[in-house]
Amino acid sequence: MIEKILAADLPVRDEQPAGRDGTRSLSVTDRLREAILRGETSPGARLNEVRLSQMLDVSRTPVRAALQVLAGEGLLDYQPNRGYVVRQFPLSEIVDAYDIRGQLEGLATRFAAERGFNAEEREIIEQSLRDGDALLDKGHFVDGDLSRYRAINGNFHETILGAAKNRMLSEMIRICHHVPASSSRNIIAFEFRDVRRRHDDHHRIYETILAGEPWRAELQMREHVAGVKSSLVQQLRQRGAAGEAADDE
Amino acid sequence: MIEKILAADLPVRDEQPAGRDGTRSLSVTDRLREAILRGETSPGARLNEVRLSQMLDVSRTPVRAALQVLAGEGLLDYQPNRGYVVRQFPLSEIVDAYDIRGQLEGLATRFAAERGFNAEEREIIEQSLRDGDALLDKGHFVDGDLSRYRAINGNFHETILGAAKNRMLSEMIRICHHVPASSSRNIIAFEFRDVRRRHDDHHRIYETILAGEPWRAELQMREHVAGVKSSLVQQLRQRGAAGEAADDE
DNA sequence: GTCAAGCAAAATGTATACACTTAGGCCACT
DNA sequence: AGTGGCCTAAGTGTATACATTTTGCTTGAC
Repeated sequence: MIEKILAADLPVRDEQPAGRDGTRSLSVTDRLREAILRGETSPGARLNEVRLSQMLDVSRTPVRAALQVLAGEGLLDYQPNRGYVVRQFPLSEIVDAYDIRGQLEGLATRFAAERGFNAEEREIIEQSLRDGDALLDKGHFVDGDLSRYRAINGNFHETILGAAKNRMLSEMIRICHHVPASSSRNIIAFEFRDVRRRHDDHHRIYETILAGEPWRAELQMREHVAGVKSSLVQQLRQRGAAGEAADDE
Repeated sequence: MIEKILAADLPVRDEQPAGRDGTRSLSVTDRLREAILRGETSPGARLNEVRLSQMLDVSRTPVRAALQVLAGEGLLDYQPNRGYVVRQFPLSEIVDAYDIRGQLEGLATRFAAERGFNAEEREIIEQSLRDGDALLDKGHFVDGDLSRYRAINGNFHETILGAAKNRMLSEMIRICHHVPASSSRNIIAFEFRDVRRRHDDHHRIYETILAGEPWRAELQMREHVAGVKSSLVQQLRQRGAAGEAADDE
């Protein structure tokens, strides 16, 4: 239930002492998106504007703005005069999202390889590889290592994506990330040996890029994402998720 | 200038006698999107909410709703407290959009081939092939044929996309279509023999799907889109468009 | 003459009142 | 009893007033 989560937190108004970065609309958007991506909404549930505005202690205006944006991102369905409902993501759609993300990130990798990296990008990637090596050299994970590797993993992928210098590509991959359990930051569902194998993929991809073989790097990245998909599907099946995405937390 | 185009048309309010399908917000959204896609906005121009609302004879509320939606679609850039500006699409980005669209439509074709078509879909596709044949058999185009073929072309691609039964894929391709000159409906820039070659591609792709070879169909579709890209780039170069998309009307 | 600070105008963000549409139940009629 | 239309309540759509932020322009000091 979305009510609980939103009510548990502080109200949006005066959330940041100095009324920091943005507008109430942006705060509300982030809050709602987070709640939806976490699966804290019953799928198909109607989102009542007045209830939401009361929970968040704002007027309907920023709530409506947030809903419109989230509908644009594909997280909500909109019908005129009937409001917004939370979309549901069946397993088949998650699998498809991985296929698409594999194609797109492969393309991004090729573009990045063709353009080459600047010093800063090279540094971030190499740092992510070193950090991952350090984490994995222990041979097992201790508490917090998994979320630490999640950040490392994100740095690697985002840097390559940024080096592709292609805004449309970035936005499309961003859409893929909005499908629950399809984000590259989602590595919760995997075991140590899966993570090690995928980190090794990162090494190989980077080496191929440095070797000046964009086309091979594209294929490697696509295969890398396909591997993630396989592991996730296996995990979801083991959990007995019968067609619905399991909650990863 | 966006002012001229919007002012030239009738106001949104009471546009449809019986207040037909939707809300004012939707009408405004469509109008603005059309204007932007047609290139009737100076790229990078700031869109003033009060001016727009005066031109369209509505309040700021539906205008803001439209701007938020269009920003979500990637047509506008948004900065908090600073408003919305029209994004510009350099030639390189258009080319990239075609690369992406090729990958995506290829994937959609494979999915469609794997699932197979139902009777209705089969009929629409075969009709589009027959219609195209009839139009092209004359050996040349007369006035209006081009826009007629645009509709035929759209039917073919949209039916395959629909048969892929993958909403995320559909939405991503939709984003590609929002890049000016990257839409599959945009066939204005091509000559008769280009259209004939591409219509022949349609025949081949459909035959491959019927032959039960999804993987080959994927490659054919990707190549098909790549061909369109080549023709467009050639056209734009001939027109002397120095890095900007030419106005296709 | 240049730069900085402050002020005023304009533009965006928010709240709220009101209009319109939809949904659901009640009652009458068949 | 079932069905149809009306009627009311709830919810979304729109307009507008007000708050806040930005902008650029003036004015003053250096």
